[in-house]
Amino acid sequence: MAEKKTKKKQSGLPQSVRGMHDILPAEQPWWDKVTRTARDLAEFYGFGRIEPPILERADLFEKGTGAETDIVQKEMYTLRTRGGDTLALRPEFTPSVMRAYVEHGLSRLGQPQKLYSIGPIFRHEAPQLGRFRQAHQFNLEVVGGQNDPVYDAQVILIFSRLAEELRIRDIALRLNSIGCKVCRPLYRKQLQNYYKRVDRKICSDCARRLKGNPLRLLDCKREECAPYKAKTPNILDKICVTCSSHLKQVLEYLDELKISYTLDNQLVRGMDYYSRTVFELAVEGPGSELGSFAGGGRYDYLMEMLGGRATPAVGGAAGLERIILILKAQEAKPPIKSHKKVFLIHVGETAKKKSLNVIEDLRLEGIQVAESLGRESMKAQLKTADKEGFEIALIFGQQEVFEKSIIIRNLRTSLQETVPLERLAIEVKKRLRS
RNA sequence: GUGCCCGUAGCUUAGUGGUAAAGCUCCGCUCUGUGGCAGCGGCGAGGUGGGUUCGAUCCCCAUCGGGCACCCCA
Repeated sequence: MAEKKTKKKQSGLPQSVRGMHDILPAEQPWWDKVTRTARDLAEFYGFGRIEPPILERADLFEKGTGAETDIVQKEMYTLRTRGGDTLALRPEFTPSVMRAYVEHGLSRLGQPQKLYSIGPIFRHEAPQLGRFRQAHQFNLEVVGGQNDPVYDAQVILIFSRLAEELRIRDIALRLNSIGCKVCRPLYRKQLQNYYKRVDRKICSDCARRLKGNPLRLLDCKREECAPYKAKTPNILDKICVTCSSHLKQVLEYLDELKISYTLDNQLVRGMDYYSRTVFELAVEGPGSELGSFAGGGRYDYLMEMLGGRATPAVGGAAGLERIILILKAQEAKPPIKSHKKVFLIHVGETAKKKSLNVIEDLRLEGIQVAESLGRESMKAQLKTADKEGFEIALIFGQQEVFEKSIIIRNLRTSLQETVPLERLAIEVKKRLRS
């Protein structure tokens, strides 16, 4: 009875918070692989790493991401400080990077500034596979300089190379232009006029958005709206010459890079700040249920929305969890964990004590050594070494302590040899090389 | 935030209104100076809280967590 109570108490331990996940050691090889690939790519293309704080003033996102967006309206974690400021856990990187760009005078450095980040973001959503309340993003920003379409292409290039280098198959790139402040208002008007004729028949969400954010109607997936959506005026026919030639150049650069794409004139994204290029990357087949794993676009007006001077910018973000889920869905082999090669086995208390410094000596020689010091039986230690796939075991017992020697045993061939302790590092290195 | 489905050891699963079984894993022993195999043994569970009942893991409710759809997005 009493025993049962204890058990109950233990199983009553707190669970992790909804939508938040532990990334366990077994998962780390995937994370290492993905983040390393992302980092190497970004560095190669001349991006410098910037890690803004997770916590920002909430109004940064209200102004930047957009007070009208779902992300800010219903998904942002906000909190009030003791001093009365309202802060938010970042729901995305872009506004933070823009803020940092101004705050630290990066506009006075060579332009454009190419910046990348890797870290967590937070959105209060209904969790599902591939949708978390804490997720990690690989983020790219090209800020400043001219609004050169070559950077739109380069950002897209990096995300698609990321997918390729990770051996993700069946990648689908969709892109669109949503115009600039000259042509977009005209298109919005046309869209509103078009929908006004049928607004009784569209869904309530669409009816509501028709006034404030009509472009979002293109994003509606409801059946009742589908017939009207299909006949919607094509934005690509309506954008101005400057915008269409900008898009055309982006496409030419992508062609040059042999990156295939689909123009999707109904692609619209959730943030308010986009202008011209918008894009999304997803996969087809296994993993497609996760939706897009990367997306982004151009946001030449964002800096002004934040209260700064007009500064062109283009960027995007890839979801690390989604990429890993896609890799698993496509049955990629888990990345091999590069493990240590040498396992030290002690026999007896004296040897255990002395082995501490044997390990230290090897560490100073750059040899990674594992052990199971908490285990006493030699058998158990050997078993562990074997199970974990070590090639070389070092056996250190009474006799060896006395002789100042150590046994080097090859666990594959079961051949072993006793060497003087002072020659250990040299002998191990010799064996590791072959 | 809404609707629906789900919740038994670390994992995969079984079974039952009378408090639960197995495989794998893990730990140990056979074997206190030599691993892989084998044999034996051990740890370990019905998310949580209530209700109904003589009695609940099973039925009901709530809550937490997961999943699907919507919405949105990475």
